[in-house]
Amino acid sequence: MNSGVPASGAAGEPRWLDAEEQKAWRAWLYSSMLLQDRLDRELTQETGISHAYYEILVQLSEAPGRMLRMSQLADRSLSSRSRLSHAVSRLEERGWVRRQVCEDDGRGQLAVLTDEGFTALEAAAPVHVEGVRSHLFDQLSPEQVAAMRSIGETLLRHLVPR
Amino acid sequence: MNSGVPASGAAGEPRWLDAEEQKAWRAWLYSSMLLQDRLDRELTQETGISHAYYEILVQLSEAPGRMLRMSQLADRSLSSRSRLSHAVSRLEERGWVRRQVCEDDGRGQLAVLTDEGFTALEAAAPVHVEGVRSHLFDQLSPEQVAAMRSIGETLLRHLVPR
DNA sequence: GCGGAATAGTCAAGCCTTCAACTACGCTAC
DNA sequence: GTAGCGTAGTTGAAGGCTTGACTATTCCGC
Repeated sequence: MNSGVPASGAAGEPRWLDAEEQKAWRAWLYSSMLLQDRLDRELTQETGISHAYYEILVQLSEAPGRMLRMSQLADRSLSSRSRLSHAVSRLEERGWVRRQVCEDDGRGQLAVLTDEGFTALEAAAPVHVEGVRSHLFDQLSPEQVAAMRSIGETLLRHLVPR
Repeated sequence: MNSGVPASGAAGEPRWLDAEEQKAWRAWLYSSMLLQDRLDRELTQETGISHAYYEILVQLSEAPGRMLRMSQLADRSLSSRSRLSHAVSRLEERGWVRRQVCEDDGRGQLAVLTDEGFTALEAAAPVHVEGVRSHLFDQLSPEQVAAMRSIGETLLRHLVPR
């Protein structure tokens, strides 16, 4: 531990960003914020489904039996337990998801995608994919797409626990 | 208009993502969400300043006279007018920002960074820069950093109005 | 079995963001 | 000068998210 790098917030001269690093950081930050915002807005406007809800529905649709434990669903949709619990309640009100007690574990709940939910997802998917294509893939060269993936995977290895 | 590409949400076979594109898209999306979340949490925990507020303070500190029109500040901090107005009110309560009527334009307001605000920013900056360095630059090769910048700038040209 | 620790999920309070008015001022033309 | 329109910024209500507390259940060691 503590091999030269100070613990975050600890003393030691800050390793400031130089001008080039600043530009790289800002370009990355702003572009990812704006892209996420744009995709979320377009999806919400045209389908009534926010990107967060869309992710939940996608994860359920890809799971065996179209159902997942609440905590697994939370992990896969990058959501906290609490946030997911609220979100599923709202999706339940729309009739797109239904809760079901878990056989194996009395503590657990299963979130199950209903047929109505699957239909709603099918309707939203083309809008989502068109957004990703037009605002992301259509803008980048094949080399940039490859680099984007490599950067993303590198960062994920660092950021994802375990 | 309508040169072969359907207007968003319109008919026409969706241009689905293939498996490689899926992986690139997911890697990018998840890594950027997780990184922003991580930086925001660390900054908030260690300094009491969220990343959104930090951005506002940075923009003010870099402006001439450490002041900006509300709408310019909103644009630069990727914030809606309304959101910024609320945020400035809370920063005012902390004594870090102060509102001032604009001489040239009676409709306008200037947000001015106070000395206390500047001091708070100075205290938070090392924490922020250490986060960006350790979670981003330390993880990537120089080639990846260059690619990240090029991708970000390409996307910004597409996403930013004007 | 049984007591304590860990896990799954929910809930309430408070903060943040969005949306849709709304006020106030400036600009232009008549 | 004043009507009409556009711009700058604020406000309040509604809903989403986070935090921390809380319940219920399971796991583990004895």
